[in-house]
Amino acid sequence: MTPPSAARTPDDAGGAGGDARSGAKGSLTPRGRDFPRWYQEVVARAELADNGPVRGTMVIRPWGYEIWERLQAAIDERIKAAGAHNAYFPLFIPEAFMRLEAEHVEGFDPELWVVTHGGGKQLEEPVVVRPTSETVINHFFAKWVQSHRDLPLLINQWSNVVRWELRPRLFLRTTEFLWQEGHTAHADEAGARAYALQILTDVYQETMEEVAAIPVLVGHKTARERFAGAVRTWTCESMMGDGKALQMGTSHELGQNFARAFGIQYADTSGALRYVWQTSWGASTRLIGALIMAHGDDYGLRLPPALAPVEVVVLVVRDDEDAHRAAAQIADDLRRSGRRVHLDARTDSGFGRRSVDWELKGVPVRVEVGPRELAEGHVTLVTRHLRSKDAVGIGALADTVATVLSRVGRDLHQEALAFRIDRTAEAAGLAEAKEIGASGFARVPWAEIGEQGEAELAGSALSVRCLQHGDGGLASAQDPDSSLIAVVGRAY
RNA sequence: CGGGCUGUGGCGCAGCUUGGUUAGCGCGCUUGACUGGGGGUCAAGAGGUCGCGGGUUCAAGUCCCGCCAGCCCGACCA
Repeated sequence: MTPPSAARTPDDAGGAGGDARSGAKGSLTPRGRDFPRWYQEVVARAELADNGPVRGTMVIRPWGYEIWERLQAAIDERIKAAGAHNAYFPLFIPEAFMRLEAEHVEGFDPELWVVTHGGGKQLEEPVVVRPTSETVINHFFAKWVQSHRDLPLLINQWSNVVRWELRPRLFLRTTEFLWQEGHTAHADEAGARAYALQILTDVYQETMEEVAAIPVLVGHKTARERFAGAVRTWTCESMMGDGKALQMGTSHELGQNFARAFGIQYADTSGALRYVWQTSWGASTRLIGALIMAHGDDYGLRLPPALAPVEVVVLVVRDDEDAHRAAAQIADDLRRSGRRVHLDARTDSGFGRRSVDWELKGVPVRVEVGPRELAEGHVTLVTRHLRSKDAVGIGALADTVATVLSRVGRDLHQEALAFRIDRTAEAAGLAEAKEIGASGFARVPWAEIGEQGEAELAGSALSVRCLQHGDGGLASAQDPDSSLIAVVGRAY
């Protein structure tokens, strides 16, 4: 292999153009060199998503969508376990609905897409494309809730929502995205509060940690950061591979703000009319972005098996009759042992290309079957997250694969946690918080920051991600914010 | 909306300063052969109204004017 002539003249260097900039042929930009670029390349080359033709829109490709389906299933199962039921509300919302709750209006107004024409005519009343369904759903809650016997009312919806975005990024911030939004009504404040917390921990935190293998911090938002119209916003925050924070899911206590705005009242046991207490909560396709950025490495995506469309890919190393036969047999056996398996028997593209492809896509385990190892009665098992290779006897393969898969999630979680801990430090005050927050999380007493300090942080592209107890626990109703710790960092 | 920049095959770019023959390069794509244990090699191909409109000129991808689109940086967001 002779390298291209090093003595390139300035003249012909021009002709080579942009190639030099993208580094070695075909390899990803290292995360450490340019993280945003690495992210974009992973999204494109793992075939997760494409930009849509309208700015800010996103095409979710099959590989990305299957990951979403698995996330969806994990979340949906837990939502149902929490007693909520799925329903569906319309995409279009009367503009007037959006104006009913003052803070909500203010919060969402700049992000609204408004349809002014339909059927070739200007509409008498413009229609808003939902940025969230608070308003329509509460319109119906007002109708459905009459008696204390109707409570709690626990509804969830899987849908798309649309928000004007100035700086779109695939999965992380797109004009249209897919999500789940839960909306509930309760007879009293304690019931609503308990439910918001239940969703936070039993649905979101558990899914993030156990299924997505992403460690999260839980806490609540400052007034500045909380949902428009909420009394309190609870959040799951995680740290990405570049030290920035990503909000993974939020659960809001809405108090009676919407109940009053929409007239959601019930007759209590004494016959008196009372406003309900509400919650709402959501998690979106942004989680796929989190998965990429929390676990990905310089070779691409690393998927926890629970979310991987394919757990094991069986790769026929070369076009050899015995290898084909053995690989097919192995794939069958693995399927029978309950694994999601893909057999890659393509012979029209080289071994290197195919291994790299599966590595990019994050498939946790690869089994390489070629004449060389068959002659020795074993196969090669490659563990994606460690990039390690082991010779495994064919008879022991199913068990070994099960063992390897069972540790992937744990390893990824541990690695991400260790990274976060390494990038987290205590800060005594604002100045120190700024310094630490620039590359990770700073833990600083909220009393040292305050709303003024928070505004100042914004000037350095920093924000308070959440407030929590010093030990990382959630604040209780009695805790004044001034007794809490603020987690400060840069955020997506 | 304020500041900086870019529009050239599917993608990434060079060419423009100093107008001049068939507008190039890398990747990707097609076909074939040889290959095949980490993006393999060779050969032959396909693919471009140079963002749009006007102007200058014998001649415009290149110069001038206008428009449109997009990107990056600042104020909002799952």
